[in-house]
Amino acid sequence: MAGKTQEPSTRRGIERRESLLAAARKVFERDGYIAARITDICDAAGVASGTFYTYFADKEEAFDAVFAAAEEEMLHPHLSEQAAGGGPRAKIEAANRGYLLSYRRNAKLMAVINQVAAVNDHYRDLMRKRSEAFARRNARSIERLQAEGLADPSLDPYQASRALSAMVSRTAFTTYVLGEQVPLEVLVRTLTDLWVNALRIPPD
Amino acid sequence: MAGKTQEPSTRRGIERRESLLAAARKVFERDGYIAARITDICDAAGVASGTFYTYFADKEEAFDAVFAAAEEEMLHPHLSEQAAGGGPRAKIEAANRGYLLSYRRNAKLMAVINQVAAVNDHYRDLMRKRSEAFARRNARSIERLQAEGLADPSLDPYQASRALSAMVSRTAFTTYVLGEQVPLEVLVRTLTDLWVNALRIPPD
Amino acid sequence: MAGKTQEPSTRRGIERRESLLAAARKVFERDGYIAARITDICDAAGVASGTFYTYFADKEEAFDAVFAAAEEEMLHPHLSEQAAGGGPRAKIEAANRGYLLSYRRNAKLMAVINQVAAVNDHYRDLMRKRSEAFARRNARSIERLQAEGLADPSLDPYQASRALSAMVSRTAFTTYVLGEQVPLEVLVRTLTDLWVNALRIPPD
Amino acid sequence: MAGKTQEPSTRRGIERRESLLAAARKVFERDGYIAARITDICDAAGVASGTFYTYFADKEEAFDAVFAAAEEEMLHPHLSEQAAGGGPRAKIEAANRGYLLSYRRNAKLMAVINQVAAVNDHYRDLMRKRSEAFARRNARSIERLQAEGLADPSLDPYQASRALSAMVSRTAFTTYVLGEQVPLEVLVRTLTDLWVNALRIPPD
DNA sequence: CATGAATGAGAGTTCATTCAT
DNA sequence: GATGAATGAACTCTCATTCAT
Repeated sequence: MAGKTQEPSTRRGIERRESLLAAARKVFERDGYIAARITDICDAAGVASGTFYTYFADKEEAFDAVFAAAEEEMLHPHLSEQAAGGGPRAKIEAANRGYLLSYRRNAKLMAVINQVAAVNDHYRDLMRKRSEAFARRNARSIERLQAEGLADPSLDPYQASRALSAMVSRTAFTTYVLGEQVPLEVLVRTLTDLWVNALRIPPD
Repeated sequence: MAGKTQEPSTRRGIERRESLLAAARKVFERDGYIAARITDICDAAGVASGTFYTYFADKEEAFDAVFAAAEEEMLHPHLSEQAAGGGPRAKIEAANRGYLLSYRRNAKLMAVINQVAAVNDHYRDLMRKRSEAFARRNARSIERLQAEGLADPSLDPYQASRALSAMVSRTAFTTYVLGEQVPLEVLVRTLTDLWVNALRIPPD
Repeated sequence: MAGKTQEPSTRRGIERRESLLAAARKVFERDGYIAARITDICDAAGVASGTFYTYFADKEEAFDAVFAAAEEEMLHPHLSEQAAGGGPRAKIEAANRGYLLSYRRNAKLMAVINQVAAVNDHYRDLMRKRSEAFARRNARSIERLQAEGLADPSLDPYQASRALSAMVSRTAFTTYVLGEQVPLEVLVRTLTDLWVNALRIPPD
Repeated sequence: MAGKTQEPSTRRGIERRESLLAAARKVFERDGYIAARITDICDAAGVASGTFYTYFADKEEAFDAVFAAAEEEMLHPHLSEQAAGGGPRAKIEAANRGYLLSYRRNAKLMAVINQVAAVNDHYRDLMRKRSEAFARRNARSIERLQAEGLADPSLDPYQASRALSAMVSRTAFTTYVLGEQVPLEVLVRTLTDLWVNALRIPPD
């Protein structure tokens, strides 16, 4: 995913790449993908403009690298957020809280990815695949609940999952990107209540 | 919302503005807000580039005009989609179907608005206000149902409304912008089922 | 050969294109193809740098246009230089004089074309084709002389023509590009003598 | 001609210089003087880019060194090509064959020198001097033939020499640089025939 | 009013050359 | 000496906007 620019070999090179990456993320978050200027990234990293091209072929490659780093961080939850022993509701609640925390940490970048996906086919596809993967994962857990007689059997598990996943991600978006102020725990409570009700899961 | 440029008075002027507006929408949808070039809009409208400035002060004003026209079309549902006589479920179903139809008609433009909102404060605010207004309207109907004993009284009506509205709009986005293929009626069915369940509304 | 940039429609546009073309030729002749800067061409024409791109897509297209104009001028001899009524020697002499005059008028440009041909495949091919066409034309007149018993029949007409054409063109190059000072009539005399002798043409 | 950079003293230094020289020749031949990048030369030689400057002050000095090496090779014919005992025709034939062989071995470099001479005064002068020296040498042998009554006394020896030398060198150029396919012996035969005829040298 | 050529600030990118390690 | 990252001047090309015709 890194492209044709070769990896730096020296310690100094590795550090420079790191600082350019951090600067790029900062500038992308502040200005969006298209308005972000290579110059500003270099200024933010404190390097000359030519240095950028030692590490990245162009803006897109830099964005790829920023995105890859963020994705890794998002998939690798910082805290172990799984509610190991609880019932279905506790698990759903933990998942929702984990998602919201992660989204809040990366909110500005998520906004930019949304922007890029609206224009760039590559990122549009990426976004769709991520949505689908997320929905499929949740669909499996809905199926399990239905099999155990703990969820409404008349629902299509994948479609229900898509819609409920959409509910969570869009709520995160309006809160952390558009900036409607709502406390985290209120969101967790509401989303979990609705999710549980929607599937007709009996109380834990 | 139309801007500082004065309205055209002659019939020819009105037609010119119309054709520029249509061309602008086409180009914005195809290329996104930032990549859209005034030149291309003029080419698409079949006028010289200078003519653009007779009708719009700049690109932003043109986008405002496109957006205003689309919004009017979206708020003014083409078909009377209200289920006048039905029970709560029938009303919710009609609202969902109406929203999805309208979103589908304007999907590409919605994608662009998403893009613009990610960068432009004016449009970010606009989007948030629209979200809020939409959620507030639905919140009132939830309150009404609670008052009639037809919905779970333990839910915060506004927060529930926000989340359920998010579910519908994000589902529309993944379907019509990201392009996951799902039949309209499957969406209507799923969204309505979940919405009704989530509020614990008894069957009609 | 002009490329994708459309022809100017107004009188003013035509004049601008003309002046840019003249400026481009001047700069190409002075600095060579690769060192020539768009900026300098624009300065020489007295226009802003953006104006260049109204008429040419890039430097190569401008060079194509300069070259095409020069070629037309070279193929269309200014003076009618054909010795209508003379014998073979008179004809050869007239042809040599015509070629040298034309080369002298366009010497600097010929130097640049030589330079470009050394790097650019398109122009290398063009140059080869021009050499071949020139040689073939002369080959036909040698064949005619052989048929009339006026030239050494043991020579291969095309090979002889290639070599004699090379003699003339390279002599023109060393004189007018490299700058060895030799009077025109001395060159005409020498080249004609050698050409006539080489083919063993009897005196007129 | 080697430049200001001092000669390497160690064995390793000498090898390094050698490999850079070979790499430089390769890159100059492939890309031409101006497009040749120091980076590519270093890559081809397998050294870091800074190392180049240990051996050469800049690109021009490297080209000088490549050129000097090639010139030595060209003046020092690999095979003894002199026809010691033959008559005038045999000598001319041997000289032509030797020239063509040498040109063929160094064709790509000759193309680059042509390119450089078109722009760089230093190389333009060098080229003119080489042409002149070559022509002068041949002029002396023409004078000798005239003195012995073996060549047309009405020709100016220097002018005739210039033209005939031009014939040979330009024929070599169109064949080995522009790439018109003609067998070596056909060229030798034709050039020798024409040269001999042109001077009216009697058959051996 | 319409036209379309002209403008010029500003962005991206290249690469010879330097220099700390 | 060798390395390879850093530099930054220099250049090309874009396009919103203006304005003479």
